[in-house]
Amino acid sequence: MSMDEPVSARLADVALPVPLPRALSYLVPEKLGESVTPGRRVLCTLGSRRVVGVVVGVREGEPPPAAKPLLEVLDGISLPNDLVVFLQRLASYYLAPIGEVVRLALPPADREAERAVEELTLFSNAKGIAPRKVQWVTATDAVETSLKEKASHILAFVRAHGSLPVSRLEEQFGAARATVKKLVERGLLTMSEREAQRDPFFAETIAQDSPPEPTEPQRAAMLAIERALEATVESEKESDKGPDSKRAGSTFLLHGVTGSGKTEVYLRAIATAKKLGKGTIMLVPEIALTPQLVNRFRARFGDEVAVLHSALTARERFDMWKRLSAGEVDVAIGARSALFAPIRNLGLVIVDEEHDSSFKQEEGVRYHARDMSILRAHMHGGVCVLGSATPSLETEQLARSGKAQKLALPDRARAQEMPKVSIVDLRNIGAGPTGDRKLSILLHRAIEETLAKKEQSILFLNRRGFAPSVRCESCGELSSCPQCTVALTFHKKYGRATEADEIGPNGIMRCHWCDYEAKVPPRCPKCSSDRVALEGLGTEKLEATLAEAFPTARIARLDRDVASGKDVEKILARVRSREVDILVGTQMVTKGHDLPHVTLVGVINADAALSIPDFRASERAFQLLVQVAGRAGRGDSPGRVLVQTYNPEHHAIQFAVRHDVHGFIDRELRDRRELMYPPFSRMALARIDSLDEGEAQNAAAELAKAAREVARTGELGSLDVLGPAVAPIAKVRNRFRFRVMLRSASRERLRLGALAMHGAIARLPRTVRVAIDVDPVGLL
DNA sequence: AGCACGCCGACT
DNA sequence: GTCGGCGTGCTC
Repeated sequence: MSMDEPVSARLADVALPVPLPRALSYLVPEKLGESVTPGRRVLCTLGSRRVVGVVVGVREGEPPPAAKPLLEVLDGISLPNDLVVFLQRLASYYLAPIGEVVRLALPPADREAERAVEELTLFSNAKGIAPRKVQWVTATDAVETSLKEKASHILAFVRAHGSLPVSRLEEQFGAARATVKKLVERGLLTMSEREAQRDPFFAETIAQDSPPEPTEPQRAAMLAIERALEATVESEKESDKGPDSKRAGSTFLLHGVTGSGKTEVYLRAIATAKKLGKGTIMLVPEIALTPQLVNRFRARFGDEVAVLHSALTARERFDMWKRLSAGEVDVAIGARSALFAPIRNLGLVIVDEEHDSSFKQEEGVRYHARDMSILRAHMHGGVCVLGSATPSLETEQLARSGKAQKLALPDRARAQEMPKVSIVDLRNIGAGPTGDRKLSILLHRAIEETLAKKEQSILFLNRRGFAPSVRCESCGELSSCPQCTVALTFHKKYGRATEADEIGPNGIMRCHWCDYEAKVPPRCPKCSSDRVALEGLGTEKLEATLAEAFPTARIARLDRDVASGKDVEKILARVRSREVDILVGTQMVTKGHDLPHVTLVGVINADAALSIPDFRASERAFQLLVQVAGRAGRGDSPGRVLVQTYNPEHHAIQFAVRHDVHGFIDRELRDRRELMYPPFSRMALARIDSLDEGEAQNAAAELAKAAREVARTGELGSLDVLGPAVAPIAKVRNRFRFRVMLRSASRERLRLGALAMHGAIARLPRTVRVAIDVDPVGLL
């Protein structure tokens, strides 16, 4: 040791709730000593303020000149070590401020609220808010004799559910109290009082179920995952170097069509993980987090499942967090943010419907929960299972490059045939008797036939009336931006377009990205027809048209306007109990669970999804079409799907139609990518052009150059935008600030990205934050 | 994100 | 003369 060696001190690196690129180092006072560990919450001085931060590291070293001592270590929650490491990796991957990333993982309660919560937990046993009591009914073993129709329906319903709250019966049957009372008197039901559960997912008691016999492909998939899980435990034993040692995990793409039994594979994988003493995180798309799905898990695993959903109060969330980190519960199910669940001994991360866009956080810290799931699982040497019927290009690419193993469930589990998909070319097929072009003669007839067979139809339509596009109804030509290859949207010169809007003399078309403007041409530039019309309007009208055309049919509508939250389930329940003949709806009809009597699916306008101004539009359109199609024919009939379109030859539609029994796209990814995405540099230009002319020119040049560089490296899985590409980060004195973040397959950060990494970003006159995520796990 | 510091306009 | 505008930069 030399004499001039600087003084060494005990330092804690603290992530603070401010957008600083890195953690700040504080001196650890002697008296706090051992209690300062990674994950702990600490109180510290920041400028003239006092803030609560999270320790991400403790070390001996030379203190920075300005180092201040930590003030206090806070009791209560502490992030598990592995989670802290994960958060640091995430922050570095997305170039996001560590403090904001750490905040994602903390239970949502500020310090005061948290104190209050803890006090409540401590003192509420004796006195607190008494839980509300509700009446429950349970069926007895008694055998009924001659019951009225309603009574026997109610009794059957109760028997089917085991026991349930009376309010549930009222929901189902209307005024049910009197009938219930009679049934109780006759000894067929018993009544009991239970504490009200605020949590909608725990409203019913669930009978335990046992796993059904798997199909052959299911068995193979289960076995592969099981082996991988066992391997993680093996390697753990061997290396035994603690959580920091780099153990490779495995990633699976579970590619299964709708109804092929992916959930059963998940259930089995979770059971295996449990058996091996490993915990599981399962991510599902926001809308898929329904009581039905959750009940299926609870039926298998009982209450040892933490459901992290948006309806939880801060208190409930906090309790759940505690139970998870204490290891009392080893399975967490939730939307995107469940990625940060403090599961002990994590061994398995499942992402259901992995292609779903809700896994990508678009605000604040922009992260992709699917990509980070792989990272999180791998950091534990664990297993990540990505399930989808229509995998994202990113995931396909992982499978093709051998970074993920593909497990295929090619058939529907219950020996049902795949539906027959056919295209209705709207350029040639005219309107049906209603005269409405949205209801072609072929679709009209198909609905008639389905009604005659007393089966159900779903009519799917994309609702995007707020920004309609302009299409020629004769040749199908869509007006799109000459530079950006995205659909132009129609605007009335003043105000927005509405249902009643006609194109009129004031109609203009505008590009969402570059603000290119043009007047709506009176005649189609391609075929000179005068049938130029607005697309994406008239959705409400469709319901009315249908009601007129099929006066005896019972029609229901399902979209965000009509149904919010619980109503969705109600409407679907009505469909399930065959109270509805025709269901008209948006995306929402795609999700949720079985509708067994639907044999016809009509896609009113497949092109609406294609004309969304987003470079991913055609990939989404494809996924959407496959998903809607999956709703058809789950009974004894295979079902049929009619896809109305002006673009029958469009690759997204072709792919969807040919998405046959095996559900595979028999094309090289390269072809698919080239077909589905606009060329790279054009994309980059289009996005940046919308910022500001001069600035954008320079930035566009930079990004285009970088994009070409990425393209040159090959291995092009995807291109993603993880930052405010359209909206700049800040506008300072009329100058836009944006930030570029680029990644290539070879893990190198490209020029601007590197600058951002080294903190030079502040000095760049412009920074576009665009992530080109060629390989989502390139960092592994 | 806050917060202080700093250098230019209308006010008790 | 100074109160205050927010633009700029720093926070261990």
